[in-house]
Amino acid sequence: MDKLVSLCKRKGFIFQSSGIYGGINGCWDFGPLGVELKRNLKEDWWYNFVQIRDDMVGLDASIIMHPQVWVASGHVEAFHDMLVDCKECKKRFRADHLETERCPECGGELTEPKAFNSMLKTRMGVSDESAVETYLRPETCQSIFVDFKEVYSSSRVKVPFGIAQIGKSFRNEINPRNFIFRSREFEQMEIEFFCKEEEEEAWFDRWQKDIWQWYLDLGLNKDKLRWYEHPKESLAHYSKRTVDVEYEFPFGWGELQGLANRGVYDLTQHTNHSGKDLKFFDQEKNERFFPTVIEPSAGADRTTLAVLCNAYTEEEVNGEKRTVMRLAPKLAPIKAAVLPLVKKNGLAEIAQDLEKKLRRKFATFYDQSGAIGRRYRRMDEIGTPFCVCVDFDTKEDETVTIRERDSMEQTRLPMAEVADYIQKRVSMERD
RNA sequence: GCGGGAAUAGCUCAGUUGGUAGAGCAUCAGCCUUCCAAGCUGAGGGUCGCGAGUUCGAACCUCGUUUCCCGCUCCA
Repeated sequence: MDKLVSLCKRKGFIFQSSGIYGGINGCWDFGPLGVELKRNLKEDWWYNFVQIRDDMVGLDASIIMHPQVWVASGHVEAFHDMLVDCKECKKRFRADHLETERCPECGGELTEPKAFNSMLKTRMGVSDESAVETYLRPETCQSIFVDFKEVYSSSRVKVPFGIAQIGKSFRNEINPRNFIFRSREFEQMEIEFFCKEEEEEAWFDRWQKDIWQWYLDLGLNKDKLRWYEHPKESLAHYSKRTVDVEYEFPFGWGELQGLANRGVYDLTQHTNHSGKDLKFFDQEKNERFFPTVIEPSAGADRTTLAVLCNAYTEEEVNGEKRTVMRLAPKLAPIKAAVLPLVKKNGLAEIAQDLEKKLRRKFATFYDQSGAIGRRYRRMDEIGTPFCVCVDFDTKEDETVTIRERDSMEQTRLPMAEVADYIQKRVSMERD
């Protein structure tokens, strides 16, 4: 894990936020390579769960919402805990769970109850008197419920259908830890899928299958993925059933994604609190009903971290260490590097021209600095799947060598065919 | 939030009883180089996490603070 964190910083994948001021706990910045990786991941998700499906539409709602949203959702209540610490043994307890005024562990004296709220509070409005106190959203799903009526009445969709959203969420985690796994500002990729209650189990199973396949297609090791079924007694207040996809990180198993059956809880709550009827109208049966909600909710940062952990490989080649990021080509920040074998004899110019053509199709990088072997290694380390080498033969017959990251195999190809060859291999499309 | 440990160049780390900071790798420029981290020359880069205090003098001692790691706690 330390090696990965170090590589992420060194190569510009991820650094700590506000580093020159000493950093700020639980916030991370994606650098030039990190932003490409995460963007590719999000685009792949959107491609698979929105673009190629006919029962999904998208949404991009604002982070700051009406304060009543969080009352209706139950967050103001559930997120607001009064906690006490034991002065003797330093254990912490929820005040409302205690029956005595002494510590249940050791009988020690307790501190005064302190309020902990996991939502980040903010104020909107220029003057202190008129400012509205509200929150940065702790999850993206509430805006989907709140906008449910606008979406279905403007998009000609019918139940069953789903709304997808990718966006930032914020939580005052008590203890951010494990690199970007638990942070205070994070990005979610969420779907609320609306179906009839009698079909909820079928849709739950269908989503479980689709989600699983997506993680496999990202290249994550099957043996490091598993489902975790939440026991009935520890389900959240809104949930009828929840299963998580977990990945085995170097620090242990961690949740990448939840899949929950939220029932009719949210639409009912928002109907009651807003006074607006959020039932869906069924033309065939001529009746209004609350659709049941199946919620696949994934963490973009966590999945990015899993992809990075999964890709990090060290191996030995001719007695030398090679660090390779075996990223799925569709996720790689740079798809192809163009390298002149040497700088002289006009090879650099040919390579630069080729790179300028390729960059219109996919992300490329030109490098002429240092020996060719070193340049291959640099590309291996950041996960570039293809290196295109321009050599002396290129001047004669207009062919180049394509060197593959994983196998280190080389293929000779006419320059004119390089773009198509690579584009097919890095495409998000699957059979 | 509690307890323990840590913070020195982009990375990994040295730094003697307190006396004005170093290495390797990396980066950049030039030379060399016909395919897997070769070599040569040179350059850039650090108010030693930050702020106070003690001292003639602090990377080093003291206090505070921020961040990171480990263990608790938390993860609705």
